[in-house]
Amino acid sequence: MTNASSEQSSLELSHRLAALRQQLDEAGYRYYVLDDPSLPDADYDRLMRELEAIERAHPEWVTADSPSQRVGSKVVGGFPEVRHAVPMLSLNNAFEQEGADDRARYAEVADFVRRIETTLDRRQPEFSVEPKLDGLAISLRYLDGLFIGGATRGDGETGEDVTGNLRTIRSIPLKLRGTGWPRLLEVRGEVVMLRRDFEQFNARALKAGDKLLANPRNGAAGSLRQLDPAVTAHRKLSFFAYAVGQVEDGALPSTHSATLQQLRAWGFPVSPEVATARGFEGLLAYFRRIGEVRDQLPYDIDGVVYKLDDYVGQQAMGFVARAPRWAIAHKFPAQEQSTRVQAIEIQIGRTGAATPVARLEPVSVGGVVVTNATLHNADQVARLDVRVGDSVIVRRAGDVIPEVVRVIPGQRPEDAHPWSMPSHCPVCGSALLREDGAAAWRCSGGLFCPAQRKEALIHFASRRAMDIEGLGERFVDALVEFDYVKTPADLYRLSLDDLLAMKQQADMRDGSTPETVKAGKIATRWAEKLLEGIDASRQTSLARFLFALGIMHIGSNTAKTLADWLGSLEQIRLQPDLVLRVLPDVGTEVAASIAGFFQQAGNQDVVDRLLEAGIEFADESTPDPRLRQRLDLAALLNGAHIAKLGPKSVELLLRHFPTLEAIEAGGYNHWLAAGVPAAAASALEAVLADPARRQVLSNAEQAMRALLAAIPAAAQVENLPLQGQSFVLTGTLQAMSRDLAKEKLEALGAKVAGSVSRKTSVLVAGEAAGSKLDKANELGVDVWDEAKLLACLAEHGISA
DNA sequence: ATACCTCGAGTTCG
DNA sequence: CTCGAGGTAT
Repeated sequence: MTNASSEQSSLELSHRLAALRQQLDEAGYRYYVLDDPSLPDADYDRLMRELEAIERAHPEWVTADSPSQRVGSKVVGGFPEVRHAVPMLSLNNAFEQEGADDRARYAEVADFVRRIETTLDRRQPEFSVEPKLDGLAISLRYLDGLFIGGATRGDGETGEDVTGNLRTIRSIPLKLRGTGWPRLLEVRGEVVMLRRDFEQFNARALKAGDKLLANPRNGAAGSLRQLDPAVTAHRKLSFFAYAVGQVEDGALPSTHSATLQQLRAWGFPVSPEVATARGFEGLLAYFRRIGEVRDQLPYDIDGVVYKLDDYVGQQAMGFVARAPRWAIAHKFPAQEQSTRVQAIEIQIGRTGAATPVARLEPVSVGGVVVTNATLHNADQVARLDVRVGDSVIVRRAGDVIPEVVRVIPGQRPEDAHPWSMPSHCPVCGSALLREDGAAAWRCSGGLFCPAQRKEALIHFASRRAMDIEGLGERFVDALVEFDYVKTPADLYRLSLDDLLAMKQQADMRDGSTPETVKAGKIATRWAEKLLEGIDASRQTSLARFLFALGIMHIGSNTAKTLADWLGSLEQIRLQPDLVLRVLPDVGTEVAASIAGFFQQAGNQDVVDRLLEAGIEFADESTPDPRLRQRLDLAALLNGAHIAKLGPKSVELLLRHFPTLEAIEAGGYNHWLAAGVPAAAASALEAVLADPARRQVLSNAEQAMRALLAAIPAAAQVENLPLQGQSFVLTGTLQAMSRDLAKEKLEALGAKVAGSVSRKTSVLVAGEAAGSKLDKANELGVDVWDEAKLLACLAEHGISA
């Protein structure tokens, strides 16, 4: 066998180099990609060492594609390989299963415990229990208390020597503390990137325009395999010890938990969550406890690990294949899963928004079976380039809502073609249109579109709107489909017979079953309940009613603003947009939307019919006196956005001409005399010359005067105790729902907002409060717990 | 004009 | 919960 000795000619060496590279490439490919090794490991190592020797002698020959230069998933290079003296085993996994009780759901854990109990003839054996950190397993070796090197787990038999990088991790002791360590000690544990460090890294990368890390785990793995330790040093990694490997000339305690204590004493970080537990019940309690605090831990974990605590017992249990019989990893349901896109369909929302939704092959993500995932809008589909037939990664974002994270490359069927938004609504066939610059495509069918009618009704009946009990999606579907209900007003004209007839039609279509025929009496019961629910909803509040109408841009908050300031439906439904503009939080768009809604004859008709049907508001009142300060001709003119006519000019103008009539009578020259700039005066002249625009202004003025006249003369303003305070609610409250707490706080004059900012006075944090609590702490906002909230309410005479 | 603050709208599954 | 966009303060 040749080697890179100096006597050899350059030419021979370069040929040898090429041959080595080819051989190693091929062998590496078969080994790592095909999983079908063609060359014994030892031979591979020998060839690689020869290649490296030649390259060291001739650095000018080193090319980026040389097998020696590989970094990453396919071929290990750059780092020497190390054989673990004691193999780093893998653990058997236990996952949650379908089942009626704990023993069935966690059968794998139950079996694990039972096997130990029978084999060792012990009851309620003691376990050392610990969180299973989601990072990179490594082994550290210490000789006479000094760190001499470390390696990744690799395949368990052989890992990569990443000593240089491990030295940069501050939590890995380079020298052991205390006394009594064995001459040779191998400590095993997990290298992780703490969430805090991960977020910091990504925040910085985002600013610098660098690539972001996908998750902390990738951050740890990628950083540890950097060839340049200086790079690793810049990524903050942490280490937590969880086991001992090789030991020579020394002794350890007789249990695993005591060993961990010993490791702590020697200077190793050990997760504070490690504990001991007895028997199946004990393990399960630990699993649940960790599951609850999982989000608050500084690192990502993907489960917990149970280890039989005493080493004698471990030895007696032995191994199956490559996993110990004395330990098991109890995994949380996976948060990310891969699945296939069966179809991409369009959903039409209440406002006509067309949302693409991926229909997925059912897959369990984070404990629930996911079959749908939103794709948000056409841009998002294009960005991800999701196609029907693709394999995709699905994740439950923010704990609840499934989303498609990315497409798995290389698994796309050949006939897959890019997805595009259809040109027409799949429900009613109207054109789908997109406004300039907007992200959403909308069905142009309006209430002609059954999908929009349906969604509008569901919204109308929803809890925060009219709160009609018994009217869920199912019934709305049928009511709309068989044309019993076209508008919300139709709901109040339904009779028992209508509902029963509808039910019959629905059954016929679905294929009537003997059961439904027999169940005639039960069918009557639900119909009666629904009618009761509809009847009860007749008593409501003005804000709820306005919200229920589903006017664009009018959510529950703006609805409340309208109700509070204008007092009655009659005042609201007649106001031109220029008057509405003066209300807080109402600008051009919102005002135009409200006025536009009530200008449509169809909508007016629906509202009239609802009132005729007996809708009553418990809380109608007179317009708010504060309107006096906000509502004057200046406000109207400013709101009209007449070019060049700014607030200054308006003020000058109105000083001399207090009414629209007076302004008109004055005329151009007198406006100039009042100090109004020529450009503004011409613009005003042009507006008044246009009959349509003149009409708008005069209507607004008239409406304004009528409104002012409706304000009671001597209104005493009572000062509420929490007036001017802004609250935010988060987490789960025990005594009442957040909605109810909001109502009670508002009754005391407080504002209840949805998110925390500097302006927030108090954050009320219930159980399991999340990001809002962090933000409040960051901004130094007062934080109350539920008890304090209840005390505050009680103090002002409101009970829970 | 810009930066911040809010609100509205859409979303899944049990 | 998150995103986008409307409203307001600077």
